[in-house]
Formats: sequence, structure tokens, C-alpha cells
Amino acid sequence: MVRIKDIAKLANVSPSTVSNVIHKRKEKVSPEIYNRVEKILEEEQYVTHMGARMLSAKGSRLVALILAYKRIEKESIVEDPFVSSVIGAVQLALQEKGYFLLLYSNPDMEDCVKISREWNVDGIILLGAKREGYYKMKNSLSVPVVSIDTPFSATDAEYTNIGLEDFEAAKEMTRYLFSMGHRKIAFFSLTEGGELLEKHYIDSERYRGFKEAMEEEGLVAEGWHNLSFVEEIRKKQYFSFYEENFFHATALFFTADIMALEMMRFCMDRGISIPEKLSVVGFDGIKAGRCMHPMLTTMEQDSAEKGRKAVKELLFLLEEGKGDYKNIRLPVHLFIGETVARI
Amino acid sequence: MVRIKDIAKLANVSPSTVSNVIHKRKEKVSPEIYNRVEKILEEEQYVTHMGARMLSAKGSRLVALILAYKRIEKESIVEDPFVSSVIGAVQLALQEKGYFLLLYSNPDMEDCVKISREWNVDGIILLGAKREGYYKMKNSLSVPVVSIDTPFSATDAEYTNIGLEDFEAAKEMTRYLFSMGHRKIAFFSLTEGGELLEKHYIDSERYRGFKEAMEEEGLVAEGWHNLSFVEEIRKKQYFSFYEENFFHATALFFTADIMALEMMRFCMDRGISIPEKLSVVGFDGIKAGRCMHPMLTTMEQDSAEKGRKAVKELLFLLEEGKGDYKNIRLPVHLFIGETVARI
DNA sequence: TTGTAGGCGTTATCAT
DNA sequence: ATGATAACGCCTACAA
Repeated sequence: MVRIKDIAKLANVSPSTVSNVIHKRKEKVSPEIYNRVEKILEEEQYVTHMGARMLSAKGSRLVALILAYKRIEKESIVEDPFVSSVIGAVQLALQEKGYFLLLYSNPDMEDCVKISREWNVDGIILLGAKREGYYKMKNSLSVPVVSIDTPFSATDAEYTNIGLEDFEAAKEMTRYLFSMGHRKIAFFSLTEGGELLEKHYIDSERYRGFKEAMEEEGLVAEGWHNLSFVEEIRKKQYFSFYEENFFHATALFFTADIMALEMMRFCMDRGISIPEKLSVVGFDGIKAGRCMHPMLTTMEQDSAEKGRKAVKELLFLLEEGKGDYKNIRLPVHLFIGETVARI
Repeated sequence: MVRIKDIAKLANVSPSTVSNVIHKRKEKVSPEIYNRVEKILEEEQYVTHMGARMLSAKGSRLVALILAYKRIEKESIVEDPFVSSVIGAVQLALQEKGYFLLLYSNPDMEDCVKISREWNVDGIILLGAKREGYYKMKNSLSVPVVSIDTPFSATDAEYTNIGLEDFEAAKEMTRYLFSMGHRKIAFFSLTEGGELLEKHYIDSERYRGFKEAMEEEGLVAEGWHNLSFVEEIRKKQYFSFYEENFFHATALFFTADIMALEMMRFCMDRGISIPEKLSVVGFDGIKAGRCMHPMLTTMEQDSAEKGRKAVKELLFLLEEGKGDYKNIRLPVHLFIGETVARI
């Protein structure tokens, strides 16, 4: 492996001169030597040893992307296109700026703090963490932390989060259902065995929006039905909903497309035609929803943009605006498919 | 930040003793001191500085997962559940063994070699690389390289790859279509603008299997239809196939579920009922296929298992069997859905 | 403009 | 059993 010392010898200069060339400090090296060294660097395929750089300089140019979701099943709902596209976008955006991505998955923030310290990361992006988890990270480390989809409360401060207008979006969707004549709407989201999952909290916002819209219309939100993360159990739940005639609802509001699709399949298997007998709406805008027949009506979000924004804000905190935190909410868009009937 | 030196001072021992405790070398430290140091380590929340470790010791405990797919669109077909679940599985498997994941995405193997050197990675997992790319990596670096879904030829040697029985699987699928009475079958896969994508090569294997099965049945494989990676263009292609009456085929064989789903939607929009008028089969076994109505008949693969196997083989090469390369092919499973009619 | 020297944190070797 | 020391590669301040 070629090191700075070796290059220095080959070029008949000192290591610091080589270092200056590496860092493109043209003002500190004569043009002649600069070019000579640069050429040798190229020829010898010199690459910096990041360990050594971490040791001597401040930054590691490493950013940790932490997936804080709890893993219920191996093929859990979180291993979905959403997470995939966030990861992809984060990776690409970091790479463009010369940063590297350390991917780590653990809901235990203690462990995450440890890893971040070990690797001297320059910053952290948290995906699917709880509010408490965010502060735990932020307060245990001296580097900026940006979260995606972490629900904060109105009194929280000093955080940067990339989220959606969940409350407004759910309200808009509910109003759309009203506009199509629906008055009895059942609301479904995900949870697991009594203990609330991180994602659940976002769903609380959506439920609040749904509820408020209902109340504004003089209706009663009949409650919130929790679906299991485990497919087997979910299937049973669908069956019990079916037996209860879907609580006499004319429309079902799901907080994730993938569940809406499952339910559609379940209904069609039982001769309940959608949307004629039952309307269904989802949330996310996944590709498969567009392939369904009928096409799923859903609240679309741009998950890759969430990743890009997270990187942008992290680098902003890192390189410029120390402590200038932001609560960012990306827009959503109501995609009107074919799963809602006018009644 | 607490360092070994600090711990040493607190415990009134030398840094080397602390280091020995950190590495659990009980035989080199007296039990009394061992416990004392261990306690202080815990109290002070000491964490290793990985940069320093990289510098002094050999290993970095870092494994690079390199996504070598070319990016055509931001939301390319490769940003699909398959990649997501491989990443998830690799990450988890590495974590369990005490390794860290550096995620990098770049089809240029020169760049990948550079990054791997910079970070002194202990090993590399390549996803979606070409045969040439694999050897480029392997020969440029002194660490083990394991690939997933890279197509090698029979004469290749010294590689570890995790793939499927693509040839056999396509044959099996084709034979299944025969068993349902189909004789005219059209084959569709992905490519882009003349230049072959990595994934394409796997599709060559599948096409070979399809072709051989056809020939064994005394039929002619009518050719191989390439779909664009760009959704817009694909839509146009579907339309032209439609105008050509799908080449008079009674069944369409897609090498990826997601395309099969798109085509199903396209057909249903035009009153071509599936499977009554046209049968469709896919490959992968994605979740949405199960939600479709009718349910997609497909060749299921276990993508997470690919990731786990890759890690297992990498660690094997790393820790034990230097140079003991393997060509691993995971089984697939024909899932019979509802998209193939008996004719 | 170029070179020298010390330090970053850890580990392995060697001496006590 | 424990400690001292050198080495890993890079960076920067300071000296020449």
C-alpha cells in the first residue's frame, strides 16, 4: 500500500508537501512541484487511509444512517419500498458530497450511541426513531442528528426532523371521502402486541387528522383498529373485521398502502367488490397500488425526497448553521385512483 | 472522550493492561486488576476508537456492501423490495458477527476499489456486479469478495457467488406453462438502450432455460422482448405489444414480478381478462403479487437468504478458508397463483 | 516554498 | 503479571 511517505520519496519532497497537494492547497506548493506530485499520486494510485485521517483530523466523513425500527419479523413491514428508497436516496446524496454511509439497524439507542462514538461519525440520520430516542442520541453525542418521521410534540425544541403533514393529510383524505358521500369510515393502522411501535406515532397524527375531520363534519370517529405486524395474525384480524361487517363502514382508511392492498385482496376473495361494495384508501403511494385493479386511491409521499432532505439538513448543520434546527414537513398529494365509490 | 490512557490512570495501571482487559485476555491480567479495570471501563463508558484500531491492527471490522447497479432513473427498478431485503439481511447478519456495514453504490469498480482501500475494509459484498467487475475488485484488493447475482461462466474460477438456479427455474416455469396447455409463450425481460444491464445477464440464463424447455417440447422460442427501465417507455412498449396482439402468445413470461404486475394492469384496463384471455407469470415472489387479483403465479426466491448466505460465505473466507471459493445457488419455488389458465 | 516534529489512540513486542 | 515503547498514517503548527 502506497503511503504519503512513499510518494514523498518518489517525488523528492517532504510528506507535508504531498499532504498539501492532496488537499489541493495550491498556494502552499510551487506549481512545478504540485504537478509532479499530483502525477505521482495518480500513478501510484494513492488513497488516504481513513483510519489515520480520523485519528489526526476532526472529521471521519462518515455519517451513520440508523434504522431504529424494531424488528418484529424478518420480513417485517418496515423492509418495504419506503425504507429502501430512503436508504438509496441518503446514500446517493451523501456520496455526492463526499461522505460515507455507515448503515446500522438497532432500536436500542444506547448501542447506537456506542457505534457512533466508535466510528467518530460526523453526523447521524435516524429513521423510525421515537422522540425520546432522538433526544437520547442528540444529547449523548456532540454531532448533529437529523431524524426522518420521528413525531415530536409542539413543545419540543432543538430538533431537525423530516416528516409529512400527517395531520393535514389525513384530514384531506377524510374530507375527500366525505366529498364522495362517505359518512361511516373505519380507520386502520399498525401496532404490535400492546406496545406501540415507532411508526405508530405517526399514525397517531393521522388518526388525529381523521378524527378532527370527522368531528368537523359532526360525525363520530368510531375508533382506531390496530393491525398486527405479523401477517398471520393480520389475516385473522381481517377475518374478524369481515365478520363484524367492517363496523358498517362504507369506506376503510389505511395508514399504509400495503395493508390496503392486503385487505383489497381479502375482500375480493369474498366477493366484496371494491369500490362498489366497499371503498378503500391507503397512504404512501407505492408502485404496486398503481398496478392493482382497481387502482388504489392513496396519499402519495416522496420517500426519496425525505432521504435527500435529511442529508441536506444534516450537512447544513454540519458545515454551517450550528444549532439551527428545523421542523420540515414535505407535501403529500392525493392520488385519486378507483377504490372509492360515490355513494 | 475517555481513552485508554485515561482509564489506565484511573485504574493505576498501564495502557497495555487496559488493552488486554478490553480484549478479554484474562490469562495476561490478574483477576483482581481485570475486574477493577473492567468496572472502570464500564463506568466511564469507554468505546474503542475504530480509526486508531484500523491504524494499528489489521482489521477494520468493516464490510463494504457495494451496489453495482447502474442508476437509470432515480426510482429505478432496482430500488425494489429485492435490494431492500438483501441490504437488510446483510446488515443484520454482519451486525450479529460484530462487523459494520459501509454501504456504497457505484457501478464504477475503480471507484469501489478506491473506497475499499480508503476504509481498509475486511471484505466486500457485491450486489448486481458484472463478472468482469467481480474480478476487477478481487484482483485489485487483498480481501475476500463475495457477489450476489453475478453471472459467471462455466470456465470461471476462484469466485464466490450467491445466485439462483436461474436456468433450471426458467425451465421449470416453462414446463409448468406446457402442463397448462400453453405452446405459444412470449418472454420479457429488462434492458436499457442497447447496452446490457447487469441484471440482464441473469435474464440470459433464464432465457436459456426458457429456450431449452421450448426446444425440448419441439417448439421455437420466438424471441426475447426487452423492456425499458424507464416507466414511460415501458408503457409505450406494452402498447405496441398489445397492438401486435402479444405475438399471438397465450402466456407471457416475465423475469420480474413488478413488470408482470404492470402488464396485468395494462391488460385489465383494456378488457383483456387474466388469465381467461391471457396468462401471465413472473419471477421473484414479491408481496404485491399475492395481493393482486388474480394472484400472480411466480417463481419465488428468498432474497433475504441471499444476503445472509453472502455474509456467511464472506466471513468464512475471512476467518477460515482462505481461497475456498464456492458457487452457491439457492433454491426457488414455483408459486402457483391464479394468472395461468388451463387451455 | 519546503521540511521537521509531535500528536492523535490503539496494539504488539519486548523487557522487567 | 505488568509496563514501556515503537509503530501504524496523517495532519498541522512551526521552523528553516
